[in-house]
Amino acid sequence: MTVIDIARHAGVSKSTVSLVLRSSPLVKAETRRLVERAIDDLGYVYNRGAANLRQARSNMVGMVINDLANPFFAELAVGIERVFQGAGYVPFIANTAENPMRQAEVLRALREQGVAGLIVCPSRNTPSDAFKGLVADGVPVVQAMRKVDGARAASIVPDNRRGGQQATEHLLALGHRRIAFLGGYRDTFAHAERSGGYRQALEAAGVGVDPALIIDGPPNRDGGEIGLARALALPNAPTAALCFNDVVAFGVLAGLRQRGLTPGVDFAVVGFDDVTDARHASPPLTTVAVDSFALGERAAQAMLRMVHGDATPVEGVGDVHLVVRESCGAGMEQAA
Amino acid sequence: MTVIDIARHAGVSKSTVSLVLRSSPLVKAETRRLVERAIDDLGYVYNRGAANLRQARSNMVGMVINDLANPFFAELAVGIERVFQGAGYVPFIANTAENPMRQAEVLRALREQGVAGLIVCPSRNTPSDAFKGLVADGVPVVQAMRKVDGARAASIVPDNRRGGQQATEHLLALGHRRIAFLGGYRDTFAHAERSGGYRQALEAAGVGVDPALIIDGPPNRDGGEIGLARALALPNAPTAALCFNDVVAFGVLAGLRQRGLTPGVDFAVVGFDDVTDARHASPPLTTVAVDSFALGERAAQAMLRMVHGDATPVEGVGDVHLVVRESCGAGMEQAA
DNA sequence: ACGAGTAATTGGAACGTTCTAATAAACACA
DNA sequence: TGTGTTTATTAGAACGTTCCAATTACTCGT
Repeated sequence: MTVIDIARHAGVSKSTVSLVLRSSPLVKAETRRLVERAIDDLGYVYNRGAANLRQARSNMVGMVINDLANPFFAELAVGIERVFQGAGYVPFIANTAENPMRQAEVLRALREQGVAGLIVCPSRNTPSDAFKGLVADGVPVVQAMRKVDGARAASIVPDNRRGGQQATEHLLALGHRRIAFLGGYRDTFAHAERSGGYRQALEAAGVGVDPALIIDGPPNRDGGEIGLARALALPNAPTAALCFNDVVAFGVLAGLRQRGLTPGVDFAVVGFDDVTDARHASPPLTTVAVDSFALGERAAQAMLRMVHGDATPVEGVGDVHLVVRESCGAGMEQAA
Repeated sequence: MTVIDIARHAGVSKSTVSLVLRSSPLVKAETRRLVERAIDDLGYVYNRGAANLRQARSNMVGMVINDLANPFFAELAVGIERVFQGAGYVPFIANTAENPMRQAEVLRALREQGVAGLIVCPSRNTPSDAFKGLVADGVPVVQAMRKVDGARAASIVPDNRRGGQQATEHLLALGHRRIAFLGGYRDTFAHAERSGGYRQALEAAGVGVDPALIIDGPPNRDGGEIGLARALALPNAPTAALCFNDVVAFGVLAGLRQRGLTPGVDFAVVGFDDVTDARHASPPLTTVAVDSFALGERAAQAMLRMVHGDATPVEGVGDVHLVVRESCGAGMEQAA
């Protein structure tokens, strides 16, 4: 089934069929109906590979996500997808599971497939030249949420530093002086920024930074539980924790309950990201909201702009704001 | 940058380059090195569209998922992805957000792109002819988790009926007689099967089925909260609930706590799916484990078999088993 | 040194589309 | 009726790969 078959069946030339397929205004309405009829009759399927061979522009965009099993990134992906859909692009999602090798494979596959552009949440340990070939070829690449340093590609990331700072200031204002920073790997961009804001706030308040209180680990529930255990075992244990992300915070909440401690009363917990589940945790989690949807939307818009020829690679920073719920004890304070 | 450029640079013919690209044993090791060197030097990128044009076989498989924001499906997708990866295929994920129109677009896009095969978790209200063109073209399609009736495509689904039955029997054994079935839409395959098992167990135990206790709603947290509210408002309120899925169950747990009721003590809750968070809920959720990974693996294997020429479309049913934790009160019973 | 046999390489057609430039048809206007 | 202009249509080359059949380069036994 090719354009030629359709052409024969409709009594026109393949060129005309091609014009109809791309809904060109050049064909007469009557001819168009004829061709469309033939397409339906024969059950024709467009071959986008052949089309891409001739015309450079493809309608396929790729989203390369470091961890789809993490609800935050899944939400981000779904948000981005929606934008592209509206713009007539077909977004495909690929998961890298935080594996740079896997990420390289995925990027290569997308490139071979001829994507129009890419949104990437880079995996941990992404080498700085991971996108080099892509950008050299003029394929728009936008990093979202994370960025690898040294990479010369656009990026839209949340204001991690400010978020860490705000959260820490809030805990300081509640009277805490021994505040831990739990979870996340030290060698990631996000950890550096978030813990950087935390340090900054502590120093600005004249409270020293105790390196023992910065306990890294996997950015998941286990990381939270383990981090809490190590923090509480310290000779001078903390009374509050800022967590690398919400999932870590969930682990901390669970760990506290296992020890008979009440989060928000015996120990203050603050998360980062504001995933949908944060509001539903018990107690509801105080956290730094990153607004994944807006961030994804901006990343997608930036990519579309690049696709349409705007060559300036943006370096966007997304607003964050602290959402005070109960896990930090702010509500309880007034009650007491 | 094409094979011809590489050929020129390496001093061989384009045919030889093509053989190297497909790592054919026909080329001499020395020549291969020469060509690979040229590929590196020139930064050549394979054009899979052009290749697909000539050879029918593509290495791209599609996964069409109804709701990526639901952790259960995200986990399933990640599991499937892993299988394909190992088999040398490049899996792309597309989300349909439970929208049949969107699903149709996505399926069309994948078909145009020339996928080797598809794994589909069909969206709600998928018309029975959604895969007709695909299967007529000989593209392997495997439905996972759900199946649309009337569609003549392979499927691997969990034993929903048996799961519903086991869970209900467990609640009956704990002494409950008024058991609600909460959440999920009545017109879906999964709801019919799961509530069917529930009815079956009730009838087998000589306990009548009260239609008022089957309360449908969205298969998310809200659906759980709303369902619980309506169930408790009933003149003869239930003492236990089997939920359509875990996320609904989380909503029910939250709703109970809001009312000052303790899940597992004042009201028994059982979920369905066993997502990773189920174990970490408070109290840990008793649920019917579906083993998304095994199911995804089977679906992927089935697809690969079809790709390799096995034409018999399987109708697989995956094992389920009840995981008893605390939300059903089974643990507390002994204590009391 | 020769032919048979195998190993390695190659030119050109083919895949299904779009693009370009040319042609044909329809129309307006003097 | 002829000319210019717009509107529709079209043939054929091109895109970058793989396949086929043919060719050339080796190896071995006699």
